[in-house]
Amino acid sequence: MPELPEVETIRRDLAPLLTGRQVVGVDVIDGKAVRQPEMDRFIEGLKGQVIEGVRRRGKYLLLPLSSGQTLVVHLKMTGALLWRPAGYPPDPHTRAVWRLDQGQEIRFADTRRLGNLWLVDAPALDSLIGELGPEPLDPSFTPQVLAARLGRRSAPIKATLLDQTMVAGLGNIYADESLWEAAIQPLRPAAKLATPEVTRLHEAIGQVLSRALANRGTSFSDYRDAQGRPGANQGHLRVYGRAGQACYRCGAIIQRMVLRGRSSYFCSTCQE
DNA sequence: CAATCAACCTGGGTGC
DNA sequence: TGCACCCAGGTTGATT
Repeated sequence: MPELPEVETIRRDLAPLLTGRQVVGVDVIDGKAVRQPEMDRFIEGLKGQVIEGVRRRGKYLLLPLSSGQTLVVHLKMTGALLWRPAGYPPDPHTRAVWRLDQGQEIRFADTRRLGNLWLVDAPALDSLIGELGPEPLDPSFTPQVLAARLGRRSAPIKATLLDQTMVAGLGNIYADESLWEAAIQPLRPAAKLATPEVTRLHEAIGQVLSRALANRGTSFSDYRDAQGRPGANQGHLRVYGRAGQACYRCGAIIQRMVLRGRSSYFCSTCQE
């Protein structure tokens, strides 16, 4: 489910709530969620730790701890991090719980069980997220940076945008939205985009992600924020999920095709 | 290296 | 009702 705007919404909600809180207990309900061999080290490494902040890199949430280790969370398709008072009614598909020192807890809920948790030291954190591409909302992400990265990729631009080592944080919804906004056809080879097209795409990515963030993310089905509430950006999508409906720009019928096993929505008339 | 595809999971929706 | 299929916001490991 969550792409950059959804993960960032959760981060912004959780940061003031979690910073300075101590973990007093850990319950792992589904051991498969924890991506490391020794469960004891995961649990014991968290107990007693103070959470020093909530950060994000691409679609990863990073919770640095007083020990110097970092709790890393990837929500994949259906994961959620829920901030709940102790005794709050159970959330379905809760896989792990961290109990905190002021009576609240964080619950990791994940219907499809694809999400992952790690407790890592600095070198392991680097190998986990070190290959990620630039943050698309960072000022250092310029059209020139994007152009250089697309440079010699012959794969379709849509597939290239989904590659997290190219740009970190775009997923299936916002890749389609960005390509529609820039009026670029998803199958175009990445390296063949002309400079003005790359400039348009860069602008579109920033616009699409910023708007989604302002709307607290897109809840097409599962996504929920840290309080369990849906986002509002689904009402602002321009192309994703609109197969058979009229293009907002030219009125032609929006098409759906399968590219790399993922649905892609586009206008075959005004995306060239 | 770059590109592709199956695999990892569960649940909701649809059509027979 | 039941059942078979298709679909879903993501990544990764094996294979060309």
